Amino acid sequence: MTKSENSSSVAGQTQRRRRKEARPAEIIEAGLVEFAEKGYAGARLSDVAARAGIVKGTIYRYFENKEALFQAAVTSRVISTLDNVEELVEGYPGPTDELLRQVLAVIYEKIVASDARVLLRIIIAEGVRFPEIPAYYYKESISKGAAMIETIVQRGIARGEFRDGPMAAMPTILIGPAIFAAVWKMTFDEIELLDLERFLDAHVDMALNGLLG
Amino acid sequence: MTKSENSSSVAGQTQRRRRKEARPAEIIEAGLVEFAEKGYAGARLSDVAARAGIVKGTIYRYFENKEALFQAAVTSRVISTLDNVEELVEGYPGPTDELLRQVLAVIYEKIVASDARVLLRIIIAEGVRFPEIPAYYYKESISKGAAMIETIVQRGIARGEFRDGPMAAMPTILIGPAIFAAVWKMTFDEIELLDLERFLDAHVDMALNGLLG
DNA sequence: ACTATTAATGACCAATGGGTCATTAATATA
DNA sequence: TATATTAATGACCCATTGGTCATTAATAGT
Repeated sequence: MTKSENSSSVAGQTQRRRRKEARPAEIIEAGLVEFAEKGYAGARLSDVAARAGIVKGTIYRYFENKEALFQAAVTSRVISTLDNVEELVEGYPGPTDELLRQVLAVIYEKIVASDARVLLRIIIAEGVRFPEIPAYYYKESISKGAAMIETIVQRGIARGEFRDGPMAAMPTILIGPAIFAAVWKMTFDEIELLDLERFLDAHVDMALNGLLG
Repeated sequence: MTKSENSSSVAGQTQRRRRKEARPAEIIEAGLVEFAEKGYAGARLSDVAARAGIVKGTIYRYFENKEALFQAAVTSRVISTLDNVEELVEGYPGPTDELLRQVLAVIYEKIVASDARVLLRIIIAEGVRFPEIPAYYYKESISKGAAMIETIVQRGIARGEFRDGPMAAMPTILIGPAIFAAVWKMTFDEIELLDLERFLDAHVDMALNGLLG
């Protein structure tokens, strides 16, 4: 996020600092932004360096090469929020529709509305070239998220709150609109802003009631 | 799609052919594949040429430069299917839930399951660098699609079939799962195949009934 | 304060790939 | 069949950028 607040010395010159511990994280953060915006091939290491407030050569002190930095950046953000949500699901006392609403709300707040979106762009854009990326995220996030959603649906059915049917047989359908919202935010939001609050309301409404209600 | 079936002459040599009319479309098609797979920056014009069965220099006979080809490729596939769907909606006699199912089925068949998906990847991947692309697709496709969905929902409400509520106020929610399906196909399908038939069933089920049913 | 260590620099190299153009040869026309 | 036209070629140019490394200087240890 920060660019380069190294100031002092004469004539706007930048004084160099030795910050062995802080560099890798800063370079990764800068890389993530550049990769998300320009894509792997389009991102220039000199730009990454500039964004991290260093010089290109310094990157190679911490990362083997461009691809190593890319891999590090992409795997630096395991969606840790899911753990909290899993606990929530585990010990939830109330009705399942309420639980579902809360879980969806967290997903919108922590994933759709957050900068974790940049990862979605990278997965989509570079997934063909780097199959390890989808594989990693499937293993680390998607599969767990899918299992959690499944758990919620089954809980609802077991308690006689939810109906069994095509939806229950394909529980991932429940997060579809959230991905749509994330994609919209990444692409068309400048043209027509998507109101996430209202969208979430509509999402919950559809998930629970549908149009026939 | 075709690579280069120019054969004849001696020793596997390729004989050259003058095909002024066919070239642009072939180059665009080749470019679309390469751009979708490698991204704008990552796509090499020599690879595009090879895929089109020609040589790099020939591209410049038909396109100003790389970006011009990119723009041409990206705008070459206006989702023409929407017109058919609009007619369908216009003169549909039956109940609205049936109409919605049919429209969704067309969307899955013509967009989610087709190679029009490559365009979605390009929009997401290159939209930041080339804002004209989202703008173009919003104008040409998205806005019309949204209007159509809205029409369907309003029709349902007017006929007393659909309930008014948060969903009706945000009708785009209805195509959310389709986008999710397209994204999944592009990213995780190798890891876990998404059964589009069943997914569509679940989609319709959710749109109409929801979990509370 | 002095010195050793090493983080950081920036000049440099080499490969890549977009773009050019003189040459070649396929085809239309006479 | 001879000739003109121009589609297609491929050798070439050069700007960009990933990657290297000798030099510089910030800092820790004495």
